[in-house]
Amino acid sequence: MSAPTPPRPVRADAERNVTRILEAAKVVLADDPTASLERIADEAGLARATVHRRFSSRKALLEALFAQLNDQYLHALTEARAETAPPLVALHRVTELVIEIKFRHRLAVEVVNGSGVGHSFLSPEVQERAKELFVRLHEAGAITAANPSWCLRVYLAILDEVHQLPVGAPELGDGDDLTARTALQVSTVLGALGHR
Amino acid sequence: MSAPTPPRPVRADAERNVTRILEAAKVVLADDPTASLERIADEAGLARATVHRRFSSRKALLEALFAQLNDQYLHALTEARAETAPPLVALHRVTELVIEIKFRHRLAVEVVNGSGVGHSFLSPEVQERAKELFVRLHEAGAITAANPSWCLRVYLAILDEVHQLPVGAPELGDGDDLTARTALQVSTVLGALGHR
DNA sequence: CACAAATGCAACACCTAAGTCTCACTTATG
DNA sequence: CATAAGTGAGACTTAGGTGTTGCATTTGTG
Repeated sequence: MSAPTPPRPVRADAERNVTRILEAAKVVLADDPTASLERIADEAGLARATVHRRFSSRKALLEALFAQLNDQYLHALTEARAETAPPLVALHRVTELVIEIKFRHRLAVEVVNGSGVGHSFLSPEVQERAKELFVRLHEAGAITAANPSWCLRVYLAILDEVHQLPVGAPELGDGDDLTARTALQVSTVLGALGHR
Repeated sequence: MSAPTPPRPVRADAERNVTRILEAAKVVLADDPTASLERIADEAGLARATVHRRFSSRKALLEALFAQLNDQYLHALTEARAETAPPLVALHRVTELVIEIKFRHRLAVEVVNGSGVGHSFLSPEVQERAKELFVRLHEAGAITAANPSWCLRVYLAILDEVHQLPVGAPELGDGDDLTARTALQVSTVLGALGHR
């Protein structure tokens, strides 16, 4: 019934500003999870009104941010062949990718509104695929912990600590930073979950 | 010069309300770290004005809360003879006490203002005495991790996860809850830090 | 008991942030 | 280049929280 509204494509600079705002939000919210939209707008070099034009509300902005992060995690799981490669190999690969993502996407964990139960922002799909990896690790005898939910929680908790380690920390040795963090994360998690 | 103001002692009910407010704050802030003073006052069964009378500002209330928590940690370290008992024994004792404290004192980790670096609210004294215990664990050959700061961070990160486990969780077996959590915390931490 | 202390209640001023709107302007794109 | 989309700047409303005050009332304590 409705006249076929000529699909005017979104203008390129508007699309560009969306990503600018998201980038700025990552930086600012990492420093202060309760930062105002004005601070984010300043960081993006835009007016506050423009932020409201691209994102209907603060909530919408945060959701877009988490959706983006989730997509990257999903991509990492696929990239690392989490469900087909030998589980220890997959764990290494995923860990390296995830640490990279966390470095760029320095989102404060507790950006959520009220009930800030850690890491609950992970999509069900990401959680399922991650848990599957821990099941395979258990079956392969790499860990003794049998509950994948528990494994994931421990993994993420340690991941935060590894992420927050300063660059020159003694735990990281003197080699490549990413390699060192990955090794520390993997060995710490395997130990925590009952390496044998 | 000043006349010796007759030291009128604080009235008993006022003192009682101070503890009521602190208790209410624990409950409410655990649910939402940004909860208003009005919610805390309601939980305490008092008027909001009374909260302001006992604590000059929101900041002062939070500081009192953290000070209380710190005192309890300090007491736990002493109670467990953290610096004199065999390190593994001390670790068990401290862990059991700390889990008890965390259960009562269910303060959300990130109540702090802006830069919510996890657990930075621990007083220097608590941190030092805790680190000392990890140094002793390393010297005794119980762990391979040598950096006490790293050990403490991992310990606290895992502590949060153990604390958040629901009561009937499979990891906890079917015995006494406190005993099971303590065992899980200790074994997980020792594994993470390079048990041998 | 008498008095001072403490509270409840309600009003107040103040602040910050979110979200909306207008209007003059710039800029992308057919 | 002509037009529509997008932006910046600013004013404005709304909402919620903090901190303060006055006053009547309750409650503890010497």
